[in-house]
Amino acid sequence: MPAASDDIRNTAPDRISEAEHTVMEALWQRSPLTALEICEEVCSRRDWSLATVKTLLSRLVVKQAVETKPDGRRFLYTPLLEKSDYTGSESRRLVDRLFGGRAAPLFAQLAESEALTENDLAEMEALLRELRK
Amino acid sequence: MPAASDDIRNTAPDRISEAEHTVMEALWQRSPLTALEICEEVCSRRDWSLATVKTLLSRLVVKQAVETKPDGRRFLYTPLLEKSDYTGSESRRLVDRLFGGRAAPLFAQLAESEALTENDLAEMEALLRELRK
DNA sequence: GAATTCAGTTTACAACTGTAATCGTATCAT
DNA sequence: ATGATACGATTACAGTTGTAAACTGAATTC
Repeated sequence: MPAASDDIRNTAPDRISEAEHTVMEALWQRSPLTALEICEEVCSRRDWSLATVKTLLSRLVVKQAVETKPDGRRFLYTPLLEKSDYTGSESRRLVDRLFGGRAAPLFAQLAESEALTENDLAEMEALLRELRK
Repeated sequence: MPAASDDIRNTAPDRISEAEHTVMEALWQRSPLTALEICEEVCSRRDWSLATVKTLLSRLVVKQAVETKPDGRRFLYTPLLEKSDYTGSESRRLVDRLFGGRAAPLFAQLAESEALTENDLAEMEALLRELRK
């Protein structure tokens, strides 16, 4: 293995917080967006001010989860982090942390707390059949 | 609806943090335990000192997730929060936050990120058959 | 009974979060 | 040009979390 100059890319990928995730959701839905447009999407729902969205955006830029393109005097924000990467790693984290990495107990738990709809069951059955092919 | 004196019981149930959860796991496995016994279970794995475990335990007491019984000069700690309550609410939180409350997409996501073992699939099939009965 | 030890309690302190308000400046309108 | 605006950047500040060291008082030991 290479020695020095190997510590490049050693950046532990910086968790995205819940509030930041809300902003990411808006961008995953549609992008690029301005800070104001994002606020229009989320501010009333979360009872946030525009300033809050701006703070979250700058933190997301630092975490390299979004990218900015100047557009006149403002910025257009585009997601760099992909939604499926985020949901994938968060889901796996939970399964690891709470269920020792095994997925079935998670769904057993959801079933037990009545978090599974008829629809969920059907979709999961279909998916399983698909995975079996 | 009743007016004053209604704000009793308004205690939002205080999240358990990840580090605290590690301590809970030890107690769910076997209880009651002393702080030292808990440390024996988790300290080396998490690279913690006994002091850290003690801090986490006192926070868990404040959050009413564990209870203490004096035993001579030390305490025996017993979980009050049940494991399934914790895993249930954490799981539902994740499903709500990331997948709009639907479980099937979570399953799809785990499949896509190759987080499902052959064993998981088999268990899932069994679980779904069970839920169908 | 005095010294030591050991347990919980209190205090510490930096990083991360949630939630903004304020500042500085590049543009837009007049 | 000039003053008002509208941006992003900087600063703020309290609460939570991770990680522990210091303190205090009771129990054990000699």
